[in-house]
Amino acid sequence: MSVPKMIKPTESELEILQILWTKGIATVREVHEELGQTKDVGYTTTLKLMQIMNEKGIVKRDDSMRTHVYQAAINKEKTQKHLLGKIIDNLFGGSPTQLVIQALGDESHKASREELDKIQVLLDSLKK
Amino acid sequence: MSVPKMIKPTESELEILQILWTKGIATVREVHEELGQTKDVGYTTTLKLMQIMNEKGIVKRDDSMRTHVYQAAINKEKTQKHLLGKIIDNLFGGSPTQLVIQALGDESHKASREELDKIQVLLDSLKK
DNA sequence: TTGGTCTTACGAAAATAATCGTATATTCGG
DNA sequence: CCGAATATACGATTATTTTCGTAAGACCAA
Repeated sequence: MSVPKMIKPTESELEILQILWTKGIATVREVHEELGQTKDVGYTTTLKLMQIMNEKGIVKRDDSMRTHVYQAAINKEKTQKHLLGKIIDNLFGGSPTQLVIQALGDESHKASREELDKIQVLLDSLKK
Repeated sequence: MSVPKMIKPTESELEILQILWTKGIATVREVHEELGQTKDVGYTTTLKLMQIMNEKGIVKRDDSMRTHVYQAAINKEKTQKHLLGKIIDNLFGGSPTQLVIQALGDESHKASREELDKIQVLLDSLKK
């Protein structure tokens, strides 16, 4: 459940991974209906995507049943970290601090007091 | 110098923007040599990309000279914020806190004491 | 002036992503 | 058993991104 060599999920693949990370396991139908809440594509499109992801090793599937059951094959945190590293290099000139500042200042994604405390704890440990 | 409608620079375009944001203005040659330090593509590839970016309105150019001079046409901070918002939704389920935690914990992009202090200041102001 | 060098313009191929139509198989209610 | 509903497989198309070859004009040094 690690991140293979140079796995770079596409945007659509990421949407699907998101769902699988949350649900744990899911059928194409379930993923597709979940996706349907924010976008509008045909069922076979979702199916095809998940088949491709399976070939790439991004997801695993149990096809012992007629209706196949999928789950993520790459680790959520590692994937986040990996892609975030790219963003930091690509968009913030290598400075995670700039990214953090922008993220914390984002008006449309406010952090709760509780979350701020969580960050504080992490910050304290980094300061030592 | 704002972010037009729904401008979504591609990865290659982002690399170029990065350079233009740093240099302020630059010729294709300059951008290309800078790029050459991390990737290896032909000169006309860089040229073409910048021409396309010009058509899209991502960069502006002064073509009064034989050698055209380019500059970014979209704002750095706004672009960062915009794309970051997408990442937060796409990769972190809408939680900027998760993103911040991952970013701060990234071993390959360590934040300096100074930067940590900067974040602390921001954090304090958010807590109020 | 002339040839080598640099520049832009342009078209189009190559690579990657996303979409869907159609065929075929399985399941299930009646 | 039959037909509707639901699944997967698969090929093909479309869209987007990245790449580069070639041509033509401008510049410059000898």
